[in-house]
Amino acid sequence: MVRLTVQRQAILDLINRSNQHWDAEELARCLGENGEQLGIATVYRGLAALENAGLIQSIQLADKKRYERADKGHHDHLVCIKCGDIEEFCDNKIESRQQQVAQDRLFQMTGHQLLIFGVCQSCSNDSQESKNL
Amino acid sequence: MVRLTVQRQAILDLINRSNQHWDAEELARCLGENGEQLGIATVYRGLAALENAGLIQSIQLADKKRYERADKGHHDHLVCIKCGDIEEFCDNKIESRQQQVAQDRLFQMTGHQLLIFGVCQSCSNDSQESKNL
DNA sequence: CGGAGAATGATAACCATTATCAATATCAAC
DNA sequence: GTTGATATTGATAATGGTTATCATTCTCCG
Repeated sequence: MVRLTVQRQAILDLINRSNQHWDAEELARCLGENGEQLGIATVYRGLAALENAGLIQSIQLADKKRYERADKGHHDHLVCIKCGDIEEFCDNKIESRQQQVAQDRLFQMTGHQLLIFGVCQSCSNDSQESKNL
Repeated sequence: MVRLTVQRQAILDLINRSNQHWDAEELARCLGENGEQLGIATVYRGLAALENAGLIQSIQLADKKRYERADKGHHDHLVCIKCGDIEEFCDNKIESRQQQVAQDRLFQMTGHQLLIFGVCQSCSNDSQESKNL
């Protein structure tokens, strides 16, 4: 049996109150600054438990896992390779296509992750400026 | 200037001769068994250099990076959550849709990675059998 | 040949995450 | 409320993939 303890509630609240993609470290730090100091292991376990329960969701980046609210439903991500910023987008057409592919292969799809890498608008502007110096 | 040394050639050859998705460890072991013993750091650096040069390509899984031939061009992957097996598939429709999305967002797309998680046919059959015991 | 730049290999370091374990909290049944 | 079974916590050690360090070796151009 899984318990929704005060520690886990604190994690869940913080994530639900924001639109960020948190990693465990950031979350622990932010909670600490708000008087909710948790052991880092507790944060990791809490995140895993909450994700398992479907209360939060995550994306697996190259270096670390990042967690976000689940109440926005599934979506995909644009990851800026310069600043690391993460934008979100939904596209039903991509999704239905994925399911089609999986079905055709007799593959029982349980989930998916689409990351699009590139340079975000803001970073793109920055490098534009530096060229004009 | 980047050099294509004998060590890197050995890595490249092995990858090009196979259709596997190698991790660094596996590659080093296999090379060792074939009389081409490389330091593990050399393998990592070689893989990075080869990928950089576009001679091989990689996918980033949760735990580790896996490398494969580049001459098949870009494609996406079905990852079995039971046995870890990786199947490949191409779908131009998904691809063009991704580019559309990136363009709409003024996001300069440089690449993408689509992983579809699920249970492969073979694992699916296995669990079917165990039910009938 | 000589020398600059690149690569190698052994190994230490790094860093996100998980395992361990004793202490504590929670909940259900009495 | 007490008890007991089970789950969680937190400090910390351990894990595992990957990168950094650095002395040595290789490669290639002049």
